[in-house]
Amino acid sequence: MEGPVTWQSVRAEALRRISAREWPPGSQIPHEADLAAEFGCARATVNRALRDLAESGYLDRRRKGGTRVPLTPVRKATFAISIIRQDVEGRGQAYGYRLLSDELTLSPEPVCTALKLDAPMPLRALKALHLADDRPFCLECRWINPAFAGPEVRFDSISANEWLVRNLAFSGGGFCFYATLADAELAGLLDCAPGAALFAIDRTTFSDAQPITAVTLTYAPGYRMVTEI
Amino acid sequence: MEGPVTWQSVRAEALRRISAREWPPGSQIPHEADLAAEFGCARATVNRALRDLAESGYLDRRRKGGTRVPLTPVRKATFAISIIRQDVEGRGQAYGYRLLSDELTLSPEPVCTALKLDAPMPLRALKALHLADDRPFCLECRWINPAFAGPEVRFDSISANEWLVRNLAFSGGGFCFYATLADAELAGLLDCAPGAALFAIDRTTFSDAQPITAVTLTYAPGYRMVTEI
DNA sequence: AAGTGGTCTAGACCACAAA
DNA sequence: TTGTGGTCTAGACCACTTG
Repeated sequence: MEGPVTWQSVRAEALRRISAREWPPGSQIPHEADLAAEFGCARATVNRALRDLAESGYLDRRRKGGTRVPLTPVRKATFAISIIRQDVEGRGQAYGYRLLSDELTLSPEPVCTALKLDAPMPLRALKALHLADDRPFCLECRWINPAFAGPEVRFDSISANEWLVRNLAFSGGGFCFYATLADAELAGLLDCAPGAALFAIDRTTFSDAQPITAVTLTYAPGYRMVTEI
Repeated sequence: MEGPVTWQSVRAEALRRISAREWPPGSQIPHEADLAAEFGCARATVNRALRDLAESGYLDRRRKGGTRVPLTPVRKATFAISIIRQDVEGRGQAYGYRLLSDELTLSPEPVCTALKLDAPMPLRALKALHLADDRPFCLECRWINPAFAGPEVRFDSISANEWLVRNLAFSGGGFCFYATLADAELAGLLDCAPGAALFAIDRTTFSDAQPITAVTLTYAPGYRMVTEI
């Protein structure tokens, strides 16, 4: 530890002590004030460093309880969820889009559950295909609360995926990643063999407590979702 | 905006202006100093709020360039990657573990690539099964750099997954999520039908530039990975 | 060269939770 | 009740990057 004391350097030193077991799992580490004195910096600097480590899962912090090294650290991986068009273009492929259907339908039971609806309500049901180099890339099956995108909003040339990201600020929601089998319909739409293993994402979006949309994205075979930490 | 000005309240107001298009996509927002004056708080408070929004993808910040609202915000979803045992126990199921094999093997080509090895080297190859309520839950196929877990470390009763998380501090790595088909071997091990769609994760872990481990986790049918934002 | 965000400081008060 | 982290302030200097 030489030169100016930055919060990054405090973070690095704290991380070293954690992995070197100088601060063993389960133990309480010194208070912010003590560390600030030891490092010769302001408490705010130590605070920033330890807060950052806590966000990454390396430390547990509690008022009055102090700061502890977790027995079993919980790693965190962050995914950047971009617009599908950008995903395709980022792979160097030409993006294409085709709207398959767009109807107002009473929400079926699973959608009610996903969007926390007490009772079925009319939702806009969309199906659209995203293409990469003219080959099917991803099937988008979406339910939209018409209060957020009435019939004047057309999804012929812009996908609901893109329109929603551009036009609404979400406040919350959930993601669910899973594998599913291609049935006859999926195989036909995604131009793959029936029985192929497909990667899929279920996603719900809310604005405050208002349900905005629920969507299932089913990707063509071979899709891999990648992230770094 | 009443009461004390906290960084959370500044964040909320900024988010409101973004979603209300008072700060339209692509536009530059006022400087920190101006906002601090407007909200009647210190610049550090504004900084904390805007930095947080930038981390969430709602703003783009650059020195000298100022702060802008992105044209296409990139959502970020964070997954808590816990030990498989905790994952199972968190579902209220009884956890079980069975080591299937553990041999020193020269790393095959795909593993060399994943771990950025210039040439094949001897790695510890492990196969183990994680059980939930005595049913197969997840197959762990792992390659470990013996420098980090020599033969004295036994994985009979503790999984490599858990041992590594408890004993090493990672500095980086990658994740890859995909869907795969159950072949005869997978079907046998996971006690499912051949041809089932399985959710899988490829993961690599490094300490600085040192490769630690590469692993493929293949989950039994029906597994869903869930997160909230 | 100059403007903007990034960060540090020293001090203060507060909120929460453990004792 | 009390100790700990959470946060705010006012001021300062610095680093990056754009014009």
